[in-house]
Amino acid sequence: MQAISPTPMTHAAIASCKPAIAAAHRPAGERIAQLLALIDSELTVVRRVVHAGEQVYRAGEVFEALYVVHAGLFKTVNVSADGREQVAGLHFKGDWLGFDGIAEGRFGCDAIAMDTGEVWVIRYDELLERCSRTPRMMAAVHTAMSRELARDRDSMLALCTLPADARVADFLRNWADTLEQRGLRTDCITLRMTRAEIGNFLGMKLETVSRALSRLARDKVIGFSEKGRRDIEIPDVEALRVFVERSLAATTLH
Amino acid sequence: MQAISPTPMTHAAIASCKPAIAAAHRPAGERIAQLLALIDSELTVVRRVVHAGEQVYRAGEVFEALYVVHAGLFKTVNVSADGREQVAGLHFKGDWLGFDGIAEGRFGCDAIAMDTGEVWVIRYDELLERCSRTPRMMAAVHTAMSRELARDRDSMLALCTLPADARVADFLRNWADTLEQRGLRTDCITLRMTRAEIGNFLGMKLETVSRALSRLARDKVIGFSEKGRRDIEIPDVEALRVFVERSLAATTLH
DNA sequence: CGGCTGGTTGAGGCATCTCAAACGCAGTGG
DNA sequence: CCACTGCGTTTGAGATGCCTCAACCAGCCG
Repeated sequence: MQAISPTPMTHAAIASCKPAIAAAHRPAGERIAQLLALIDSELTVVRRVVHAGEQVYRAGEVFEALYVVHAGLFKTVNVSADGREQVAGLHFKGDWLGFDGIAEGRFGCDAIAMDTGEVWVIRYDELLERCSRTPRMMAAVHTAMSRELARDRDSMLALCTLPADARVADFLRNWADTLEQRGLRTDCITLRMTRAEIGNFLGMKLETVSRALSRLARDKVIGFSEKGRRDIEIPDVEALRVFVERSLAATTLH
Repeated sequence: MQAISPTPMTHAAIASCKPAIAAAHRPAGERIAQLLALIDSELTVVRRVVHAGEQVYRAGEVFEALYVVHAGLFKTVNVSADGREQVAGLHFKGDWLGFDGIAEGRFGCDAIAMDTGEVWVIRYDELLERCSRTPRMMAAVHTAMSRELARDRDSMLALCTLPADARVADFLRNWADTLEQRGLRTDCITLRMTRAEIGNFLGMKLETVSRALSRLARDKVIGFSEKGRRDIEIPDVEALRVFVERSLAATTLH
């Protein structure tokens, strides 16, 4: 590992605060429930059911509203001017969609349902007006944007510093964490994504994803459900973290 | 290129709106000037000079203030619990620092000056209070966060879809664009980063960065100043974009 | 059944990493 | 002034991890 910061402080000590932070906001399920309740009470929300494959909004569309996921799973897909496209983020219940449209007045991504779900449509002008009257509302919006920023950075970190197998393991761990925060089962998760989509999200090819999953299964870190390879059993989420650390240690001890 | 979205719409047509968007907010220099003026008039800012290598804040510190870059160049460094670290973003005049601390109440990154510069310290509680009274202020904050989100996603896209040479070219193009938006010269830029830092930011090793720069220079897309290899001449920014497209086309036509 | 989509696995190729050597430059101290 | 050192950079040669190409399988649906 090459030191980047000019002051090579005890980064390990500082970094160790991150899990502590995560532990601090343990009742994330409550946070989401309160967010939805707050929105429901303060704003005129339009509920919109979206079926698998349908778009909530498209890149280039004029930005007028934000969306909060109330049910289902959504992906945002970023497209460059020259046609490259990438799954930029995955969004579960309680997550917001469309923040990236604020700056330019147009959405920068497509938002697509991966499953039949429901979003709450929140007019941005009304949200702004309400934010200025209700501090809790403004805090909620800032917090959501801030969290998304932090998530994106952690994704970048994983992309840049983890080998393929570990990246897949980290991806599954994050998914399980997300489910756990929402009070859902984490021992058997169903990825509503093809290998190609996962690979696109993680910056690798579908075959590499497939191989990584096979290796994780061979090492008993995950298991495959008998009902198709889309369902993945995670007997121990912690084992995924250990796997990531091990694959780092393997290369570190040159 | 593998299609990700279930509806294989004419993405090229949609994507082509992105440059149009970029052109729309052309007077970015004015935007920054107005932002600084707005902050100066509405908030009690504390000016803080930071020298090269010094930290504005550190990961794990309690979040109490945001910072706006008034002069100099800053990087934010993200550190994982297991010690991996990555340059997560570069911040020029007019950019905000510290948004990622809002959600958890603690900063998630180190913010480090790459050069002697100045940040304006803005207490977050005061900012919130002012945002609720001044719509323009709230809009400015939202816009800044939104823009950072979009930038991060474009970084992820480059990381995942561009080969090393193109990634370096894209990096230089972004840097030049940033300078241009601020009304600065783009034909000769000084990277205040080592090859190792650039590589860390772009997800590659320092040797790969060095080779990529050498190849760009050999192809006359960039040039090296006679005063050290840190200064890079960019006679034509557009040539960098073309280089990126060409390296994509090369692999696409298998 | 036959076609289609998604998944797995193998073999070989290539881009990037690793390791190593050498250079330029700045600072330091004799 | 000149060694000497340390850091950043460049370049080469070899190793390797991931990609490419290809074959095959399983489930699904008309």
